[in-house]
Amino acid sequence: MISIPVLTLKRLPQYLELLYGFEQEGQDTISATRLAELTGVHMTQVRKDIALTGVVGIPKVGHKIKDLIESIESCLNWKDLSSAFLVGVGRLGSSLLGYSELKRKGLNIIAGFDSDPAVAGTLVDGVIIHSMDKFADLCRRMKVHIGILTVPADQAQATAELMVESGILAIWNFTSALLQLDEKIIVEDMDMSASLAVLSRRLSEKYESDSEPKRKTKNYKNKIDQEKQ
Amino acid sequence: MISIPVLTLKRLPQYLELLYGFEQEGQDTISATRLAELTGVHMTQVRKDIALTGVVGIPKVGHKIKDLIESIESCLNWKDLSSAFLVGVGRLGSSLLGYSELKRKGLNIIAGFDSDPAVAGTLVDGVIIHSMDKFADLCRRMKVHIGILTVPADQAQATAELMVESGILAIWNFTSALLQLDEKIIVEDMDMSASLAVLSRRLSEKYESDSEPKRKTKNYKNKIDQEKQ
DNA sequence: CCTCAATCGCTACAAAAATATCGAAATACT
DNA sequence: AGTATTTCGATATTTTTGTAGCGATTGAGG
Repeated sequence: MISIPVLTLKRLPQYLELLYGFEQEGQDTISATRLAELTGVHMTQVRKDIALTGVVGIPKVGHKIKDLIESIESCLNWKDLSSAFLVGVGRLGSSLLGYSELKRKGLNIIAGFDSDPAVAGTLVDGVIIHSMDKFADLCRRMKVHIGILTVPADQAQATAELMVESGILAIWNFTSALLQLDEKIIVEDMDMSASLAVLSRRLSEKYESDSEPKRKTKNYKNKIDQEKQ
Repeated sequence: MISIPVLTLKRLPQYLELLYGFEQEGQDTISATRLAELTGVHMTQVRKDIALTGVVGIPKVGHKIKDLIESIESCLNWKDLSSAFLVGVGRLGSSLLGYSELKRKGLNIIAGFDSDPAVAGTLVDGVIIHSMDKFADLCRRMKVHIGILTVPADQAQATAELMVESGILAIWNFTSALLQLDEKIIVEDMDMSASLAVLSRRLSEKYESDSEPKRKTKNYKNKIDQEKQ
């Protein structure tokens, strides 16, 4: 199975979003050129991305929308549902449990877990919540390989280690913690900080363009001298 | 103001996260080499990233943690709070309102808005919720420039347009919709789909390595013929 | 006081990604 | 039917990003 570049993977869902829209409008075909206009991605880039999913288009016509959706979905493995466990049923965790979109994207959260005994046994959006001590056993028995981490940051590392011991192979990390795990575990950070960082910086680059950059001192002596003053 | 590469911007919060930890442990200095080990980023890359923030380190010692934190935070504009409005007080929106971390990262959500009249006037985590029709006026009067978009996907485009008309310059988009707005508006997508796509694909690349890739047909005739069958 | 080891930051190099260019194929229009 | 136009997909070029290597600088230890 060929390895698809990360940046391409991140663009594919964008195309897909547009394609769903066109499909509902009853459209039949779409050109790479048009997709490029709508996403802001360069048209040759769109072609490359599409090529990686393995579909071929028809000159003058474009691509059949149905084929394209099919191809991207199967490329992202969104066609068949993967089971996942979610740990940390706080507000963020709860909102994920109620986010039906995930099922359409191949992720089926079949149970939630929380260290708070009060929530154990309850249902959140139809999903059963267990106490933490059941995690390892259920995980092994049900052969679940995806873990969703929505605990407070200070419990993230410990929880992640428990997940790995219990047979989890991929962790979707919603905490700001940097997980230190075995190399072979797939960790995907859904980090708000990273996104916010880009937003913040771009905003200040654009609208606070004065404030000259600090002159970098080239020699260490100067640095020390400055500090002593 | 120099433009910092996106990928660097996304790594900076990671370093910061580690630095906060070291600071609490009472550590005074840190080397780029050590940061590299912990983040998995190559050590020369860490040095480049750090250089972009404008600090200089001391050979043999490394960087003063306090200086480094200071420098990264001011680089990301996390030192002074920017005001923001949040639209869409559903579960996701609510969880953001209660996420105190954001204030530490320079984002101050000063009000929420929702089209549901039932929630108007209530407080969610101490933040007042208004009805949508107040948005434009308040936004202009309070000179708020950042909008957080947590409405259902089908209302995303319309809401975003309202934001822009009201003077919003940057939108943090939590919906899966692709916003079509004026080029000069900064849009940062906090897209779960993109993240999930990477996770899904990486998992199948690793553990379902069979299933040979479809052979791409190089000529269009073949394609048509196949379809006719 | 002098050598050694560690770290910094600069410059050059390599890899990857994005963009431009080109020929081939297919529909639509004359 | 023939030509023009659109779109595909492959190849090249440019740009961006990541990696490696080097000399310079500092603190520690003999």
